[in-house]
Amino acid sequence: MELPVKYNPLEVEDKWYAYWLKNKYFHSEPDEREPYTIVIPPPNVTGVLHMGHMLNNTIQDVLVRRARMNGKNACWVPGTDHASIATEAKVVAKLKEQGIEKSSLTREEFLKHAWEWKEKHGGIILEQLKKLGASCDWDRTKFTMDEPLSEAVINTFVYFYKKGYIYRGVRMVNWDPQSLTAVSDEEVIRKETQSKLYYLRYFISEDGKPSDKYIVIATTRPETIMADAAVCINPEDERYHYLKGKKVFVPLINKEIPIIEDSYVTMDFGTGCLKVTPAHDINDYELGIKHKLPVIDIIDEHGCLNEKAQILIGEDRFVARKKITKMLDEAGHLEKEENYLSQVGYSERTNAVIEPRLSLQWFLKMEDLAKDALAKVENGEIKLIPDKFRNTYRHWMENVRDWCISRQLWWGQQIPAYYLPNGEFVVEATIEEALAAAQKIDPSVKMEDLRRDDDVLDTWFSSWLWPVSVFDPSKPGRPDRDPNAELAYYYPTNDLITAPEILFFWVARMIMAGGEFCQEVPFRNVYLTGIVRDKLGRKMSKSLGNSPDPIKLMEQFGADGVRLGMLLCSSAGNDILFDESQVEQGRNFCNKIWNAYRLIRGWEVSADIQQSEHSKLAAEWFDNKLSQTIETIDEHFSKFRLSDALMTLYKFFWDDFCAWYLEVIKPEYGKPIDKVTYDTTIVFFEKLLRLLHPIMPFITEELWQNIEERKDGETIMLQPQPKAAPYSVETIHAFEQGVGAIASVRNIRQSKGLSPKEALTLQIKGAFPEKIVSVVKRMANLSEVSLVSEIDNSVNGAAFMVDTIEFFVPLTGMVNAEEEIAKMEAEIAHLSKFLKGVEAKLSNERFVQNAPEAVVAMERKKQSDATTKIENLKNSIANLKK
RNA sequence: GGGAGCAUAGCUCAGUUGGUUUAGAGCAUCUGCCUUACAAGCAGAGGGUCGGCGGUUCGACUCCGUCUGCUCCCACCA
Repeated sequence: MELPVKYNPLEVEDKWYAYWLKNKYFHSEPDEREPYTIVIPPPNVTGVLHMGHMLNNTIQDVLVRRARMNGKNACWVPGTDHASIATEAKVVAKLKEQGIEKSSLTREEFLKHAWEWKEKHGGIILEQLKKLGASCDWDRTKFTMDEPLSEAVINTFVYFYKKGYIYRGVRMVNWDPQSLTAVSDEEVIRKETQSKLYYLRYFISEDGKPSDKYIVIATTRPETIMADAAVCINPEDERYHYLKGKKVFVPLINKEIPIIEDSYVTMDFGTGCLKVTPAHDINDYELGIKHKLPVIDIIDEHGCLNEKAQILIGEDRFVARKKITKMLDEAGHLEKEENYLSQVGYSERTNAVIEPRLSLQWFLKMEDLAKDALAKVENGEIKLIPDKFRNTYRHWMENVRDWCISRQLWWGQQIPAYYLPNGEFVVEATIEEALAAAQKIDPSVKMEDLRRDDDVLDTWFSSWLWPVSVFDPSKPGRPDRDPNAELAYYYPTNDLITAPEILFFWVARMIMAGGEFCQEVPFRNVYLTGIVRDKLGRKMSKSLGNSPDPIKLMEQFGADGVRLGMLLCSSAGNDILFDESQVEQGRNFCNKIWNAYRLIRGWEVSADIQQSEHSKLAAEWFDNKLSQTIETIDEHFSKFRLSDALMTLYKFFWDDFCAWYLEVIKPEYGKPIDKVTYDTTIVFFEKLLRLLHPIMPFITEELWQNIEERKDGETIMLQPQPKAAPYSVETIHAFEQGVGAIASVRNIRQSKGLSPKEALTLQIKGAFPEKIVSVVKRMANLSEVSLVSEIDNSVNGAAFMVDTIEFFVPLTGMVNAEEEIAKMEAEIAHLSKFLKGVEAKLSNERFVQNAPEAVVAMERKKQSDATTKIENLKNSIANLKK
């Protein structure tokens, strides 16, 4: 079959992926082999593949495929996350399109819609991963709301509650008035927002009535004045000493509030008078507790003013702000307004302005858990790659706050707390157990009297169990229970590949859960990828439209090309600036591999001809170089230097294999190749394919299957990675001296405008490896190469050196002697300067005394080499001048 | 305001406990080639006083200090 000139990925990718699936090569079962395990960071079930996923999953696949080829029992567990807030928001939006309001549905009805949505859209992302070539064990696909995994979450909640780690409390939370839920600090995005600072007059009380004297306070939120509980001044602020012990009136509603003193107030900001609104600001809340102020909550869950506001009841907070400003102005309370740039918190999911709101939430105590999780990283049980993240990690773990785990949503695991009619509650995994517990409090309670808490748990409260629950969902919450066979075999997993921004939400918490329930870390290495940005360094986002569609990219450049493009520019922890040219480079490399194979395959093989000397040498060199390269690649992988490993391989294939090895052994046009060289070449090529396979699975399988007849069920996927054999540095160096000579001759040709077809001659003086002559002769198109004891300088020519070996190309009539001399003199000047530096070092007694012997010896060699070179150049010049 | 990190070629990055000749790579650039595997290619070439200053050392891209400029995290002045 004739192979096309260009590699066409579309024709091969689906074919081989289906073949791999059919033969269950991705599937893993515990056996006697050493396991290699990765659990996927579960993407949102309703998500679609973006560039970050591409990077992340390419890396995971490379590691998994390599481990599999190295004989490990490789298991990559895929799955998705229910992503409560994001998914619920999408379902609500979709229902709204159909004219259905969430509020008109019961919890059960809503959940039915949500599950339908999940069944329909969930898992698109997993199908997209297949296009990338991801070798996940799809039989193990999990979802964080699968029944057993949800049970694990409930058991975990009950466990921590009974341990005394979970408590219920009033807290100021970040309230999202749009999705009607509390969101975590991490889900609040602070953005610089242009707002206004309003200066308001609060009249001072005299005998319980407003006097004509007033103070001015500055606020960005005039709509909250009705919730003011005090005005605070700094006790050091002499301007306001006269106010101590006095009271002022809140404008419009004429409520009398005290003046309090606290050093929290910054004297030089605003007016130095702060209105204290405990219900609607986190700092004011803390102040309120300190000064025992009442909490007046005037904003409802939708962000509208409630009846406690007394005025503007039912108005949205932003509408109310406008209206009240006008009212204050009309009533003579507005002194002035100023533009003010401030940091405002927005909900990551809905982009609504976050409202600090007091509410009853469930919390998990973090102190002990964090201490333990910090130790695991500090003592090296878990390695972060790159390790600069250890500092960040430590900082976070030492300043951890209790985790607000309740969310006012329906999509998720409902909190297993059951309220008795008297307001008390019990926490149990099932309603039956809850009833039994409730009856201990009040024997008259019946099942229908119990009301379950409405809230669901934070999504991270299920994903922190992921590395445990995908294998043994009965383990979380039950540290004493023996692990099942799967967990015992696969846990702890080996490597976790994820983004640094979820180091705390997810990675740290998995370490906590793993320690608590398995008494063992969940993974050994955490490889933190960078954020994929566009080439201008901007984060990829829908609104900027700067994020390419990964599927289209793969269609255009092939999955292997995209994988290579992603890896090329990604060192751990550094953001990657994505540019389509990288993917193009990946595609070009695929084509290079493809064409190398076309060349080899096109040769006619003859058993009758002898292997040439140059082919033999090339093979010997390449074999040694192969081992050396494998060693380098292995080392890079052991340190998670993926892009370095890839680049080593890329250059080895392109430069060493194609540009040198193949060019040397290539038979003349129309002539056959000897069998020995051909067979050796096939062996080399097959090894290269195996080395490349983890990175470029499709093209390597296609060519591997094509090299020779394969039986059904055979695959490159399960071939071993080539191992490095002992190699000779001398052999490699000798050949590369030849390469240097060839390059110089080519350079001379080019600079003299000579055609590559025009044969030249070459004289060599010095310790040039004699056997390499045949290679040089062939590759530099030389009619004659002579090893001489003295350069024959009876004709003009061009001279050059490789190491200290002298070379001379006679070029009668083609050389401008003066030009050559000028070139050489420049070289002498350069070398002299260098030599001077070296000699200065060597004449420094302290250097000779203190530096290690090897370093001194190196300097001496530098000295003698440079001296020799200068002498040689001087000789050449003298010859040319004759 | 607190903490962390980064600064090396036009771009993206390596540079592994301070010493491997004159600091490397890929991409881009320039020159010459439609050479019978590949123009998604081949053969060459140019390009950096390692952000500035100071210090430690026989020796600094590497260690310390400082300044400048970026980035991220945390807390945020109403």
